[in-house]
Amino acid sequence: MLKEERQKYILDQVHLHHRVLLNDLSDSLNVSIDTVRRDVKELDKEKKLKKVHGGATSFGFMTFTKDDGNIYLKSKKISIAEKTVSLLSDGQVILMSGGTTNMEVAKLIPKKLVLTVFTPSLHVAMALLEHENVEVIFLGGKLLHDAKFAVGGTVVNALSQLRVDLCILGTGYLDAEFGLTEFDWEVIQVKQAMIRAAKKTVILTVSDKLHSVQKYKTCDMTAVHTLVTELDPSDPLLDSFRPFELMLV
Amino acid sequence: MLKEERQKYILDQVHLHHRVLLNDLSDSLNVSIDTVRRDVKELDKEKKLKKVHGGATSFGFMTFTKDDGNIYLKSKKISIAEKTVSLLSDGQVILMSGGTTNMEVAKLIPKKLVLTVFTPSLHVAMALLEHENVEVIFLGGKLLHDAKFAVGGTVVNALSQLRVDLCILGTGYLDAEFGLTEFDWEVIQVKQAMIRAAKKTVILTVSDKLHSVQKYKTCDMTAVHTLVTELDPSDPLLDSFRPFELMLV
DNA sequence: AAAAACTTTGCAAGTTTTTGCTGTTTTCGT
DNA sequence: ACGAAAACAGCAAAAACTTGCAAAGTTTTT
Repeated sequence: MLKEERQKYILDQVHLHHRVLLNDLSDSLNVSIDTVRRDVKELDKEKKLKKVHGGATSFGFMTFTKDDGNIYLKSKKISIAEKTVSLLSDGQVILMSGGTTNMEVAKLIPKKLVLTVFTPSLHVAMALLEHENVEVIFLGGKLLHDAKFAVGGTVVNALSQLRVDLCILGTGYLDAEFGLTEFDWEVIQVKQAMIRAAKKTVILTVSDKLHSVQKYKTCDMTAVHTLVTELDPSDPLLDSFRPFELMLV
Repeated sequence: MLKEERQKYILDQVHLHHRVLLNDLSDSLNVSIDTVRRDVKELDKEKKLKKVHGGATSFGFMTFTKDDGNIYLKSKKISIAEKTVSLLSDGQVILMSGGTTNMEVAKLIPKKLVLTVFTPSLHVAMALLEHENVEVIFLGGKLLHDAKFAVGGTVVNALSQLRVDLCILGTGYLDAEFGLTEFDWEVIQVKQAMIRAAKKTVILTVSDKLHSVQKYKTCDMTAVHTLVTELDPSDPLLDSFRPFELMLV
């Protein structure tokens, strides 16, 4: 097993569970505890995670529901959210997934915009309820403890009975070749159902997550109609997505 | 368990309840009181909380009035919540409605109690997700803007497919003659479905709401199995409920 | 193609951190 | 002021960490 693979696995685990034990890692990776220790030390130095006694945690693990510690990331997300909101129009019925970027969208929706929004995300639902003119319908199901996101058959089932105008997908890793990927199996089931239930799909991604691939695949790039990033649509970083029939915003 | 996890839990508890007892922490975290003491001491040094004799409080505890503004009402509700939590046992499947009293229950559930909870309340769901051992299933539907509570056919329908051990109804006005009443038609539809879906029903009511009646009727007193108030079960204020076959707590 | 230089990995010895336990001292409510 | 509960200090075992080193594998140089 390559060092790269190991470190990627470690990062995945940290992102997924917000913490890992060195012992567990050394166990599941079949390498000595020292190797894992060195890997984690490196990742810590690169600020990809936080090393702690006995293991590692993701950044923002300790922050008490206070958005992000990362100012740059946050301003990128707001920029994306502003662009996204401009795509909405009165009377639309839309789907919104979870994630911090979608949270910003939910907050930025104009007070007078009349919408019907379906969502499986507790946080997004909460933010949307601040808007009087937005009818919020929660897609109920088993809630994930970390993501506060409903998953499972109930959600997928409810989605199969919908046909909405727009689906706005928040978090996710994007690559021209591999499409949209995630590191949680249950989440991609829901996202796939969301895409099926919508006439058009919008993906929100901060440029950091472009050209990166995770374990599970949600959909191909061909399923996406609009890609919103904080970059200028003419930015060369987006070149690899131009062959697809999609709108860059 | 990592030290960071413990400290996050402690901070969460402090932020949630504005005070914690070291004994409770050591109990629910399954570590010695000394370890908790050292953790709290550290967090105090980092100005993340304020250590006091026997426990810790969050900063700005005295100025905190989000809940009710009414400190007496709040302490009544906490007392009710404590009694209610003692009715729960490992492995139960329960239903919880919304309301501030039920919120206190959600917060006070011991960390090691294993439960499955169905709820149509955003706030309760959110609070329950703080507990690792509680599986939370949200009953999805149209959300009421003020109550952050799901109502409508979807919820009632989902409830009709359930048969759970216990239903805990929070807010509500109670009267021996008129039973349980509410002022929202859509809410009582859901509460009625909740009662039907449960083997036993527990009502939580602060004594202020005893012997008061609202516009719409949820159910008769005969449908109630347990009544939890902040009063002593022998209090004369409860006399009018004694003719019914119910447990006073 | 062999040698040299470098990287990666696992091991072992020694150090530090963490944690629970033991008394002892301090604090608090009555 | 008294007894109980809480805080503290010191100790010891266990777990985690550090460092140095050598074997195995890679890459670069000659």
